[in-house]
Amino acid sequence: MYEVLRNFLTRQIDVSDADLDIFFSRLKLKKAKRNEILLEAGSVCRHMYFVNKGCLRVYLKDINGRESTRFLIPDGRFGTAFPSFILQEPSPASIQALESSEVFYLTYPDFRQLFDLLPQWEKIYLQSLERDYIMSIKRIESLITMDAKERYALLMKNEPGLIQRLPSKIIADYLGISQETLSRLKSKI
Amino acid sequence: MYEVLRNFLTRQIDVSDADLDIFFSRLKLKKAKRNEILLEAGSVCRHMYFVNKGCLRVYLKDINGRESTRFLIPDGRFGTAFPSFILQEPSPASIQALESSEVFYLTYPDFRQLFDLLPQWEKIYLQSLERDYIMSIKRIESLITMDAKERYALLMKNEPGLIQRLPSKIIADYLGISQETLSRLKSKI
DNA sequence: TTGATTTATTGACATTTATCAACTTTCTTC
DNA sequence: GAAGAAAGTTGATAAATGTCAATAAATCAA
Repeated sequence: MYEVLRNFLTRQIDVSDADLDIFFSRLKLKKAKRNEILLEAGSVCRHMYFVNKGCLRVYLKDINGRESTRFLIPDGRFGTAFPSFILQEPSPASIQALESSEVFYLTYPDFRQLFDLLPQWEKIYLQSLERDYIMSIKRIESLITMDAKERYALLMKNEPGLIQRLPSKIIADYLGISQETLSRLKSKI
Repeated sequence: MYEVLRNFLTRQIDVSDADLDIFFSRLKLKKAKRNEILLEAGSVCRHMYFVNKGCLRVYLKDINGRESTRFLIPDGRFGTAFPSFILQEPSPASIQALESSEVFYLTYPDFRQLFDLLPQWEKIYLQSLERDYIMSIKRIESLITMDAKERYALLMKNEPGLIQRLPSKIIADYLGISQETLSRLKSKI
């Protein structure tokens, strides 16, 4: 049941099975249907998710109803509406399941408690954070230095699976371009 | 001498003076002239900086010589070419002093050693990382949801001091727009 | 200070991307 | 499998932004 997660956790840090069990015992399981909302914009994000199957997205909706995708969280990764979760303040972003998904989640109190319960947790979290931060830096760089076509080519290189799996509308949101522009540049490659 | 840094460190975490001294003893001081390069693109970033006075920028240069600013590090903050420093691999980005600056720095080995020497260091680093990551998420959101004018207004709101202090060429790079566009939208506000 | 260099502004024009609308295709749900 | 809904495509046009060039202003170094 925890295979994907176990792999994720032990890939970089040495954790005993006993410690893993402490961690697993704190997790709750949620099955989300396609398009189901896990976090409504405006409320405080109380969960950190690990996507076991499926895919989540963290997205923003502007006054005109236009959506943009802040992050995609495919299976095998942790994710949450990070600023809201860490600061425990209302989130401008929502979280939605893009596919029928199976996610484990940790409540905020459990997340904090794990630092005391599990000596390795700090390291696991730290490395995960470093990795996510590095990814966000690269995304910023792509946004300030590349045009739409280059950004799409980069995403195709880094996440070819996602592009196939997800509606291109979502991919466009993620790239920060319109659906029409994406459609056009796909036909030109 | 360490006042700015001491404030930064003790603002959120409780650290004893003895512990602070351990930390300070690892720091080296560097005075950099305006425009001096602290890290050349292509080499591995060996230092994490704390800017005591002045301002650094982490920037990229493309094949046509066009520059874009990945990050600005004003006085009172930590910063480095993060992916390169953490992974100890060559950096696509350079680091430059934008003003005559005074920076403390930590070498990579010392940075790693601090985790063992100073029990509080992990927490300090973790919180600093969370803050930086949150800032980068907000920057991504601004890049995918806002136009140039809105991004400039946001920067003006968040970092009014920087806009006054730094050449608008750099501000434009940071916003991901051309110098001319920035000049035009400034005259329209 | 002065001349030289860098930076900022402005105009004309090109390019990229967005927007709106019509239409087609694909997916969902019963 | 059919009807309806959602997503994708394509065209026409508009808006935002980039590029290049000329000039003005500011800054720097001697």
